This record gives sequence, C-alpha cells and structure tokens, in this order.
Amino acid sequence: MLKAQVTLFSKTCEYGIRAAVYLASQSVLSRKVSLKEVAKEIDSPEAYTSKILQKLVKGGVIVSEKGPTGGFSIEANQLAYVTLEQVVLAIDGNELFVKCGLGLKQCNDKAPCPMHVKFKVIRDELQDMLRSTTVVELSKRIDEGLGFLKN
Amino acid sequence: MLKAQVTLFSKTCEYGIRAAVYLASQSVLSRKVSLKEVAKEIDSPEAYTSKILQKLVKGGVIVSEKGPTGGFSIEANQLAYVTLEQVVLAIDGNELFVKCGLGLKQCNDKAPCPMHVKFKVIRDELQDMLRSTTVVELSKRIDEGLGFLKN
DNA sequence: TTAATAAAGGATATGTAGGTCTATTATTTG
DNA sequence: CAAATAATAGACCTACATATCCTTTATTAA
Repeated sequence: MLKAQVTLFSKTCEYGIRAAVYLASQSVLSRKVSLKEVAKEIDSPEAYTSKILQKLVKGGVIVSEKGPTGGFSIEANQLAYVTLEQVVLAIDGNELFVKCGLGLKQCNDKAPCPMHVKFKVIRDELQDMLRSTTVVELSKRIDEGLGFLKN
Repeated sequence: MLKAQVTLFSKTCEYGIRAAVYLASQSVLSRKVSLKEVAKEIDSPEAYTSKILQKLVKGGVIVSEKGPTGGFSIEANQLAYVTLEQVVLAIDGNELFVKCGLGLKQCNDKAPCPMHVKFKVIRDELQDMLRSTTVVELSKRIDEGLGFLKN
C-alpha cells in the first residue's frame, strides 16, 4: 500500500548520465561506441538506452553515426564542455530546476509556497553542481579506479 | 516518447508535506481537522490523502481520532518538533537520503560512484534543510500571507 | 441504543515511467 | 551491388505510483 518512488533523478536520467560518462571515457580515447557496448558497460536495458541516447543526440550532447564503424561519441572539441546539467536538460528538460517542491503550479519567486525559499537554495545548489561538473571529469575517476558505472 | 517524471519529492510526499503544514496551522489553534477539510485545503484527492494521513499517523507524526468531533491533528507538545524530515521519512523512508544518484546499488562512501562525492553534498544539504524546518514554521508563513498550500 | 460522523482498510482501477519488439534507414566494405 | 552492421523510429507491453470505491470499525450525542 502506498509505496512512493523517491529519487532525485529519474531512472531515465540516471541511465543518461551513466551513458554520457561512459561515452566520455571512450571519447577521450577517440573511440566510438555501439549501443550494445554502452548498455553493457553501464548495465542498462539496451532498447531503452537506445531511446535515451537518441535524446542526447537530439539535444546536441553526443553524436551518432550509422553503419558499421558507426556508434556514439562525444565530439573531441566538446568533451571539455559537456556538463551533467546538459545531460539532465536534454533528457528531462528544466523542470527539476524550476518546479515547486510542493507541486504547486502558481508557486514562484513572487508568489512563493511556504517551502519555496528554503527549497530554492537546495535546488540552485544542485543546478550549480550539475553545471560545474563535466562528464569527462567524472569519467577520469573511473580510469583512476575511483568509481564505476555498473551494478 | 520517453517522458520522465522529474520531481524531488514524489506526489505522495508533496501531499504529505502540504497536509502536515495545514494540520500544523490548525493545531496551533487547537483545531482538529477532518480528512475532507484537509483534502479541500491542500487541493488533493480525498481518498488518496486518507492513505497518506494514515501513514503519518503510523509514523507518529500526526494523531487521529475517530467519530464525530474526531479528525487529524498534531499534538500540542509535538508541534514545535515536527520537521519536514519526519514527514518525508514517514512517507518515503530514508531512500532519498541514502540512495545513489546514479542508481548504482553498491555505491557508498567507501566504494563511490563517480558522482558520489558531489552528490552527497547536495543530498546532505537537502536533509539538513528538511531536518531544520518545522511544519509549524511553514504554517506561520501562510498566516502571514506569505504562502499557500493549494492550486 | 440508535443515528450520525469520521477514520481505517481492503480491493480495485488508472496513468505514466520504464522497458521491449520489430521494421526501416543509413553506411561501410568486399 | 550485396551483405553486414548499426542507429532510428514507431508501436506495443509492463509495473508501479497514483487514485478510487466501498465496507468496516470507532466514537459521539441525542
């Protein structure tokens, strides 16, 4: 009875970030990666991951090439600039950064709900964190054995 | 295609917080409130709100009395101590405060995912905010016209 | 002691995030 | 060009959060 899901990021977004970080780890090696490999390396369902990667492509976060020798990657000149915020925005849009914590539609800075001010502080810090963190930075930790992307 | 829900709190939790804040606003006036009134005042589905209030009762956050003149309330001697954290814990448990941001099961302080350290900072700040915010404090803002609980 | 009121609780329905399947399109190489 | 490889795309399925319905239990007061 009444089990509520409670995660900061949606599952979709979790996969998206993991995928982007993995792609970054391979793109620094100038490797393109197939959907199959991404799904395997981040332990995600392949078909679903396909949809997520498509969104990242449409959002300009990653690029894709069809055919044999094709695959997904982050462009070399973009690598240093792709942030977690871009990934989240491409997948979920900016709702996470603007929506009322209590789910109230007319809540905003001018007409705030009672939790607004305190909530905004946290939400802004989350956004700052995501904006100032690059996927390639996170991928480096994996190389150093200070992190992993699969279960 | 691929629409992801992206909210910090589950809908259930949003209703729960709004309900608790409304109950606080009335409990300072020594008023007990019926389910119907709660649902009306926080603009939530009545039957569903019933389940949520039951959880808050079981979690010891609020109390209930049956029969005519019955209703829900926060005990007078508890009013100053009921925090948003307690409400969230009663409804969703502590997952929000412990789960990996990337959804990785074995991620923890000792064996962190690449996002762990930065994520933990935000998550802890969120928990601190919830722990240091009482529902009665938020209810005061409504009285002062500095907030609302319904759409 | 019965009628009215209100919460509790179980069973059931709905909507949407999450996930799958299959056909199509693009590209490469022999 | 044909065969193989890989992404794209749309339709479809599933599970669970969200929501409803209805019966039961507790309490009050006339």
